[in-house]
Amino acid sequence: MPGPAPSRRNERSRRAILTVALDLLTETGYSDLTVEAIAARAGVGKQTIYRWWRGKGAVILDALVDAAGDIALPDTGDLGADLRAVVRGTVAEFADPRLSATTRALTIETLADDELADQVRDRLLRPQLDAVRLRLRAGQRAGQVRGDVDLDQVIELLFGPVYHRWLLRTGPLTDAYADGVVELAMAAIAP
Amino acid sequence: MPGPAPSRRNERSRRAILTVALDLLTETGYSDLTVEAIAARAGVGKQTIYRWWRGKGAVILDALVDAAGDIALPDTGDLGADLRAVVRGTVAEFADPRLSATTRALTIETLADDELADQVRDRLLRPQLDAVRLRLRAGQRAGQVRGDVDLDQVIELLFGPVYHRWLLRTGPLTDAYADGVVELAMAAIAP
Amino acid sequence: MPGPAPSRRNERSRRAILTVALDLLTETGYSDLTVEAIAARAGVGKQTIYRWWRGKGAVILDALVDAAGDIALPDTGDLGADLRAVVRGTVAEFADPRLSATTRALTIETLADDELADQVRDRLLRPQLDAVRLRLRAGQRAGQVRGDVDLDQVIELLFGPVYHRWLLRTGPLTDAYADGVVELAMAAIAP
Amino acid sequence: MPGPAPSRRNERSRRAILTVALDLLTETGYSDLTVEAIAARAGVGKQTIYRWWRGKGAVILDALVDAAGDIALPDTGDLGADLRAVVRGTVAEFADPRLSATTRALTIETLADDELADQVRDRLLRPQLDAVRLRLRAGQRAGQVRGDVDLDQVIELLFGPVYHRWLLRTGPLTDAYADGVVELAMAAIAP
DNA sequence: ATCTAATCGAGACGGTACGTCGGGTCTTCGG
DNA sequence: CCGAAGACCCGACGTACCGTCTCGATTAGAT
Repeated sequence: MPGPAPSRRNERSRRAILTVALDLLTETGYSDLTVEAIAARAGVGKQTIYRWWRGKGAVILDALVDAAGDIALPDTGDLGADLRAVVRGTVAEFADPRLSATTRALTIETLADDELADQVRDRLLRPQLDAVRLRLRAGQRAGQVRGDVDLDQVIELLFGPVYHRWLLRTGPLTDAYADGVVELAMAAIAP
Repeated sequence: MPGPAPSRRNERSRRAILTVALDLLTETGYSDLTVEAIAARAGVGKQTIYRWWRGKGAVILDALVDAAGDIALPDTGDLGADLRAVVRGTVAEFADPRLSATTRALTIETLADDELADQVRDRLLRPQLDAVRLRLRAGQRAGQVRGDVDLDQVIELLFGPVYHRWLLRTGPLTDAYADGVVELAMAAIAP
Repeated sequence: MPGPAPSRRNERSRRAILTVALDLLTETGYSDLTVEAIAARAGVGKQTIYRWWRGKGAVILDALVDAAGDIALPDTGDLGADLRAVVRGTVAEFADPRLSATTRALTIETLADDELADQVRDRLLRPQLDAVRLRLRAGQRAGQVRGDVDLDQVIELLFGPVYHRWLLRTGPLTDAYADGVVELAMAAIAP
Repeated sequence: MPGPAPSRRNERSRRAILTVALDLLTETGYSDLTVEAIAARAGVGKQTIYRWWRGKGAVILDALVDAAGDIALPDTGDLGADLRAVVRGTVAEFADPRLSATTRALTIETLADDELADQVRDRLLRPQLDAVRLRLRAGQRAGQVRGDVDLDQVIELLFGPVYHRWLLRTGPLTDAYADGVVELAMAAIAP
């Protein structure tokens, strides 16, 4: 039983490109992230990038998907505590200039490319959000969440404010802020 | 007591530039919005744009600030109804491809230019959010909102989910959705 | 008695490459004659071309050498008539857009590659010119050509003008023109 | 009475481009003559080249036209001597590797671009050939040239062999060779 | 009612990056 | 074990815009 079509793709080049893309982003920011710069630093021809990706946006996405480990939320039984942990994580990510640069770049690309936007949602974010929904469903079964609330809406209730604050720079992104968001959300979904 | 420095600025050109910027955005999208295109269509030299704006981002911002009328939330006494109205408005704006194109473009520019981001927040969004906060404060005084909640957080609770869904394309942007968001938020802040 | 080193070269591929090269030249001209195009159309890997030729110039040369039959000038006894025949032939070749395309391509390659230039001279042109020299020598023996003229110079006197006119596009390439050239040349070498 | 439309073209850039083009040709040869290299060395944007020229071929042509001084053949009364002088000049030009590199490059471009070919003929060569024709006509009037010969054909008789030998590398390009060519041609046109 | 200097439309300029093409080399895999 | 297939690195192509910089030609304020 043969595996998938044996691609002749050069794995060394693929890794180099993804690594360099993230390096450039954290080092010099989005404005210096050009396909030419990636190719040059990775010791790769531009065509090798265009052969496998639609543009730098797709490269960043792949880099992040590659980097993102499996994310499973803990279930300590204390729903509030578990949510605080995950929201704190997201807030920290947005607060870190290094990590934030990546998100910023990907968001820009996403806003200008619908197809990329769909892939970012499906391949990068869906797994993370699904993990949260799983934890929420457990909480719902445990009676800590009203039975009639739409869990997807709860997810947006938890992360929407964080995105809002990050995008609009309307306030600090701290643990305390994360806790406040969770507290309000918990109030909204408590039975 | 003299007024501000009497500018020799050509008002006709200024109007043309702002109008053309929005036209191009809704007609052909962000990728075709270049300073050269604006100048050409507006019958204006490029220098006239760079003389008065830092770049196309600043032009869009000015165009939107110009277009945005005074926004004062109604106070019907029914806080939920009033919030539904405003959130429905925002959702409708994001759902409309034409209007959304403008927001999309400005968001891209914002993500790549910190100074512009600050101006967008202060000149474009703050007034809108302030109007909401005003209405919330009235509700708080009327005992419809718990006294200990941070109103800025409530605002994020209302609009964050909308931004989240718009940015990540995780679901439809409809009136029903707006109502759902408000309902959850109201549950979170009810005394 | 064994023949030459038994090459493992694929004759079918060799023929296909040479044929395709000439086809492409007459169909789409020099600018579309790329090694990649030849390989693709011939159903051959690029390496197979580079393995056996230095580049597309060498391919064209081989194709022409392959195509060029043995050329022996007739000797009707009338030197003028015989020369008219051969010069008319050359002029016709240059006048034909199809055949001319090949010459044009080979000339370009020749001008940029000294080694190729030598091979073109020795393998493609020398035999043709030698045939003319042979005829001239016969004429010289018959007393139709002055004994002191350098026959190589006469050859240039016959074909130089044709090349000149072809290269510089300074006039039509017709039989009448060919005859005129021969007439002048005959006047130059008549005893 | 106004002059021609006042072009805003930058003369300094124009000169730099033409100079650099010839420099590169004589220094490193045709294969290193790229539009990018010219632009870089001339301290000029590529667009400035493409704005005013169709490609590097047109640049070389302009450079040569610029460099070519007015060429008027001397008329010493001795037609043979005068022709020897001019043919020797052409032969020397072809023999000089430096100057020949320029001709080689322009010829390549010419063979691949019909429009350029016409311009080379009209702007660069015609003046030179016309000068020769003028001298020939004077000789004709003086009875040194048969009245029935086509002077354009005589010109080809003089220069054709030189081009032939240069292009095909069939022999040395020396003064003696030039003299031989003229001698033969003189024999062909003598009354 | 001039003067005069900022502003205007226009667009050339030096640059950077784009996305594509082809060159010549190297690797994989099927016949 | 050759050859088709084609990925690879590289360099140049010609184009699109960037933001700056002249150019006259208005043009509006101060004189």
